[in-house]
Amino acid sequence: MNKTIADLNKYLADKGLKITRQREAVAQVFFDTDGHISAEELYVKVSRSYPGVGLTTVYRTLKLLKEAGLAKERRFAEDSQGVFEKEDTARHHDHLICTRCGKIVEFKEPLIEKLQEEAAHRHGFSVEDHKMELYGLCNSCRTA
Amino acid sequence: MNKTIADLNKYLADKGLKITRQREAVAQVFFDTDGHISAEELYVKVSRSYPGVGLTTVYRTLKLLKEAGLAKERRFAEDSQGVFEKEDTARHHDHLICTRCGKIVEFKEPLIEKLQEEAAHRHGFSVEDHKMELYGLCNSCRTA
DNA sequence: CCGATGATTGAAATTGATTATCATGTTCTC
DNA sequence: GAGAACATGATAATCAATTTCAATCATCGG
Ligand SMILES: [Mn+2]
Ligand SMILES: [Mn+2]
Ligand SMILES: [Zn+2]
Ligand SMILES: [Zn+2]
Repeated sequence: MNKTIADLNKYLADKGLKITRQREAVAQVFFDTDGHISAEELYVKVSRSYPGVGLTTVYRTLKLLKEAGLAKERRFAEDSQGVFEKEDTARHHDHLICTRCGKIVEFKEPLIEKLQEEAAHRHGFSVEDHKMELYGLCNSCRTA
Repeated sequence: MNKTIADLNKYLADKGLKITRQREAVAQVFFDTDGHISAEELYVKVSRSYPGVGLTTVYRTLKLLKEAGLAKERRFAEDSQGVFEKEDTARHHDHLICTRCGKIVEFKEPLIEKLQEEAAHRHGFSVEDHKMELYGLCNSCRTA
């Protein structure tokens, strides 16, 4: 079951926050987007269907989506702006990034995650979240 | 054998760049520092022993140290400024970060690194570098 | 439905880290 | 020691992201 505007609305209601036209517009476009998108890009995309929504509100709504556990912000090396993607704990993944062409591949490695947990425990830590990015050359860039 | 100013000087000579009082001052203080330090912090520290070195030059020298493979820049979540630490490929490590008190523990997990390589190859990537950070609660913060 | 209350909005200003400019000073080679 | 190239540092510029603030809106109780 994919997350939708309803989930954001529930979060807002629980927090005593308000459901607005703008928040619904941003959330709608966000949930309809796959992959990684920056606040600016989302702003442009939202503006097409719902003109008049400010960039500030896009930033603010993305922050709410993060707080609600519905979005995850990523900050890849050499990229100056952060990008967002739908959060779905069950579908957690990490990234392979080509340092030449920028191609990003998502992957999942349960064994690594398990070893991360173990390593953390060995140092007295409990893990809430983690970030793992592998930088290198993709197939096409390596043979080119 | 720890890296020193001599290594930076060699890099500079090879590149036809110049060895200056300021670069030596920044490098000296940098190599004398353990752990993670921001450009601002390094600037303050350098200023004590070698007044008159500008912040701009600290940034520029840190960039040279990175290019020379003598420093590594880290950018931990929620920290707006980057921090630098001595680079030593042989001593590569990753980080455990307490989200409550900010404590950082360095660790090394060769098995994970090996699995990272394998996962990357499975997707046609060759790995040049990677970033792995585990966020959670340290011992004291968890029991508090 | 109405009005009060507090939250939200968006334009504009601000922040904060980092980088670019540029006039002046320094290094290194011959 | 002269000269060409490079480096420095004060200042300005960038740029994503946040803050401000007056105007607008959503929600709740009556
Ligand atoms: Mn992703
Ligand atoms: Mn470290
Ligand atoms: Zn590539
Ligand atoms: Zn802690």
